[in-house]
Amino acid sequence: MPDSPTGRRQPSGSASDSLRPRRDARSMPSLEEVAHRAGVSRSAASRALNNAPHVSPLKREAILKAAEELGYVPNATARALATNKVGSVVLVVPNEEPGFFADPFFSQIVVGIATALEKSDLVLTLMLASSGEGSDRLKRLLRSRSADGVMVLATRKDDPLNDIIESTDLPVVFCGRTLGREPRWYVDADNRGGARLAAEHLLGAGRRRIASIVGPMDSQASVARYQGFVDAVAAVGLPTDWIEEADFTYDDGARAMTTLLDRHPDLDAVFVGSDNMAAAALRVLKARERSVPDDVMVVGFDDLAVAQQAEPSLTTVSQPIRSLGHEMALMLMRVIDGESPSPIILPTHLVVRESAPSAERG
Amino acid sequence: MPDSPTGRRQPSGSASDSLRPRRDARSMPSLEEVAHRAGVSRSAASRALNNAPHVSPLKREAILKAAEELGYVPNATARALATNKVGSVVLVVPNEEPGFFADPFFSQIVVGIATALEKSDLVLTLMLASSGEGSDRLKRLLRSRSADGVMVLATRKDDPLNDIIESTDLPVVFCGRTLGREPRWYVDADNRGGARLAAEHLLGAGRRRIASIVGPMDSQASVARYQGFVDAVAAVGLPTDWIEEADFTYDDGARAMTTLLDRHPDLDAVFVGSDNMAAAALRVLKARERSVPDDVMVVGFDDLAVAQQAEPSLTTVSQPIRSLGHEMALMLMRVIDGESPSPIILPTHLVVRESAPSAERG
DNA sequence: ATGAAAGCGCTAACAC
DNA sequence: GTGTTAGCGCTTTCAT
Repeated sequence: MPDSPTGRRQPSGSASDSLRPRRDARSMPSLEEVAHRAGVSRSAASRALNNAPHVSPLKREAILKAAEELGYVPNATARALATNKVGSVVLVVPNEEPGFFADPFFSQIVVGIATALEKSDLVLTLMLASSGEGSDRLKRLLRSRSADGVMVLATRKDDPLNDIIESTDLPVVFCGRTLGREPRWYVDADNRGGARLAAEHLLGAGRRRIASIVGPMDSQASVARYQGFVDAVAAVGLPTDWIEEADFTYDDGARAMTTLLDRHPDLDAVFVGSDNMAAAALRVLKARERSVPDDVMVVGFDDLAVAQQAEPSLTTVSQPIRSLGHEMALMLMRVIDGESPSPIILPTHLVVRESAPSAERG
Repeated sequence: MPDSPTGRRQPSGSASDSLRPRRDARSMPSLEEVAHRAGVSRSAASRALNNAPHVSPLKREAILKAAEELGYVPNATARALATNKVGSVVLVVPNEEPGFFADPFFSQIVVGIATALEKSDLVLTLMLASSGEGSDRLKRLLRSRSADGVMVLATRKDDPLNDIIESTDLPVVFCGRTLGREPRWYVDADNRGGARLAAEHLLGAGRRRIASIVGPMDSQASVARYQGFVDAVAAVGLPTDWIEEADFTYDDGARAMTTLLDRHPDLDAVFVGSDNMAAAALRVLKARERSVPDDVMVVGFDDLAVAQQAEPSLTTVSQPIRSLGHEMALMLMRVIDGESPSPIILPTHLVVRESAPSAERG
């Protein structure tokens, strides 16, 4: 057998080899080839291509030129092995979350992360951690050193993911928090403050019989939003127990609104823990022939597209989802670089629309 | 300096080293250690752990046990370098798409892919290919051999991405197609057939003045949907040019509906190229005091959550977004394995709801 | 400033 | 069936 170009022993070619779209080293120049073409050693080439010192300007020039001409791109795997840096970070998404981390949330976070990563040369790998089998994969992924760091979207209190994540020695940054845990690094939205603004807005509009549809109480964000609600409502001595829990989905939001209406027919405002559920609430209120905002004011949370498109449009607490992703990625990069950044709480603010205008109408 | 445990020359420790959360080989057992503990050679250990032949049951047992006890997980990077298989596939998402590949679409595709990948040990890496700088990254990513294959969400006709993708020698599978290109491997929904069903439904309900809001005509899916519309409408000799193009966003959908209404005040049905735009159309029709479905029937496309939640709920063409992702990933895995699967067109079907019921009312 | 050479942790060809 | 060994393509130390 003739020597292979790379000098490696070749497997005896099987019949099937020719069938495969073999994308071999053929067209992938190696450092060695660049060095050879530039007439220098591999180490020199390596140094030049990494902007390292100890290369004469002349050679550096030649090497860069050679690399350019050959279309050289370093083999990421080999580099990773040599440097013990993988060049990728993983985003862990607790799967099967009914609605909280549903569509718009997820995509926006990803976009935020991607824009942050764009400047680095880190690549984003995604891990949808469904329960059961999925967590085994995650465990292996983390132990197999195939990422330099981990980002995690907020988990529920008893998610088995929590322990898996906690047991890795990779840097981990959270988006949101988990009840009963205080991660070292996280970014979060000011859920409590935002919810307080919402409730104060309702109070400011003169409403005094305020109910709330809260998200699942094993979610830290839901609890924080409820606390914000309590902050405002308790401060003026009103009851804080006109509440109903729902699982962040549209359907369960509708159910909760119905329940509240049955229990407190005289309610004149409702603060809802997510826009999706708020949209459902609007629907129920309409069916029950309560006019919004005249009879009942509604404030949501998130400021998704649905808030603008709802009828009437939804007053809601806006949280900067993309920024959350962006900041999370930036923070992770800093941690990977050995820094120890402080947690970040991003501000939320009220967006006033038709479902709860600023001044009482009529 | 004392020998390092791994025998590698150590860099002289700098001051900053101690600051960093060094996650060193310390707790990461290597194959060598497993082999040693089991009292066999590295190759034996490797064979056993990969279920390869030529290992006596006894040793195999011992090796597996040792690995278990040490919590051994192979170093993915090293394995990748040795096998020339990376163990990951990349999903390329054309970024800045106004609405077509917006929120729900993107997440659902990803979920479909993730479930398909779960059984393999491939990992998903994400590449949001914004224009400009982003495409450079993509080029490098593809050339640096950091993935075993590529999945691409349908691009627009003149997207610079097209050329980049075409120039890679990695296996590529598309979701959807691109105008003027016929990829070797792709999955797609039966857009044309679904649109035809929609139009036929309208005709079957007795409507004869049918308009259509079509998506951007540089998107293959939009064109296919328009063709399906034409298939049905032209067959009965009705005009097929009551159409207005919109960019898949809610706002532009609203604008298009307004335009159509101005141009053809007597229209009695409209087929809309996406649910988002259809929701906007409903809104406009309501504002214009056209009753849906009595005055104007509306059929959408996609069957997103918004279709059920709209008021009236939206008759729409359902396309299996998750399956699209799932099949795309399965197909890619087959291509990576050297097979050459045929393209797949997944069926679409009509979901009849209030905005265009089956029988004329009244 | 430069190049030779020793690895990174794993797989696979080869000889026994 | 088993161990030895030569790489995968890159980085980095060390000697020059």
